[in-house]
Amino acid sequence: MKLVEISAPDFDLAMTLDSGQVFHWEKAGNGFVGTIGDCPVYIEQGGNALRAKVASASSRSRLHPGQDAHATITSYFALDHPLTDICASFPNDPIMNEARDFCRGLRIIRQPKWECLATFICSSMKQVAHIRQISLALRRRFGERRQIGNRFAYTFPPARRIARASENDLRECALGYRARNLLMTARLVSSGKADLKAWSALPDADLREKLCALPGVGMKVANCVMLFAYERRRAFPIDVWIERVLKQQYFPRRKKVTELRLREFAETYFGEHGGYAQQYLFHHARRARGSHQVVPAGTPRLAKLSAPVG
DNA sequence: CTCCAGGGATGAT
DNA sequence: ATCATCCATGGA
Repeated sequence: MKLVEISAPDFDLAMTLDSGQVFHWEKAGNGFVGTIGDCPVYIEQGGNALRAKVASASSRSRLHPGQDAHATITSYFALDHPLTDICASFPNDPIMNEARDFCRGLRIIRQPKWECLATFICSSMKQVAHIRQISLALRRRFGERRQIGNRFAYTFPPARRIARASENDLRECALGYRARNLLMTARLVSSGKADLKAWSALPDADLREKLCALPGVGMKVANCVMLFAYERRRAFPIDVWIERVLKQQYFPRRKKVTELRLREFAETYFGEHGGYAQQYLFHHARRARGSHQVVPAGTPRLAKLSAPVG
């Protein structure tokens, strides 16, 4: 297998793929197999270099001219993002500094819009591990199998394919009550009543309003789609993890902090790359040592003051 | 077994 | 405007 080599300083492939923004990449050998759009991809990292193979989108079509493997990888993994500047824009406080250090090399990738929207509609009240399972089930049932090296990857089914499935078909992919929402939104997108591409031109507030009008899309999912698929780096999704972090770290010993209050704080406090800050806080909360421990309500964790155990 | 998860929609205060 | 409840499913 011929691999294209791509320089990728300040990038951590494994951490980026594990950070809960994309759910279909699977370990394969020294790297990962997945899809970028309809192209099957193998990619591995060694130091500051990526080695990748990007096959054509289908067996009978070639890559779009000018969109070679290098450009595809660079765009998808956002290797052009000025990560140093972005991290420097984060607020200077103990938990943010800890997250920034822990998540060095984590980038917010550019996902296809429909794929991102559909996946996050399926994400509500689901653990990351199960979202991966749902994503795989949808791909295997409604997507198309592509070969990459000696392995296979499945494309994410287009909206028109989901739209002509039955709710029961979708439920068989372990979607539960989310099946109806995904089906209804797929129909809106497929029919053109919801034009995801055209919405790129809208300002943040209007884009958020359009997304929230879709079945199964509320403030949190809308912000995920804005951040991961529309390059809106201020979008700040607040899920149960981030809600805990915000309340414990920034509103210690306050009995009730309203959702609106949290959103207003997040918008103003984390700055122009708030979405990145949010992703770093999220990944740090989920993966850093000890961060999974349950902290009693009203007991703020004082970062770096507790003695390390062991 | 219980508890919880990258929530959203709906209806009652 | 805030609050309560329900919605399916499976990992931990």
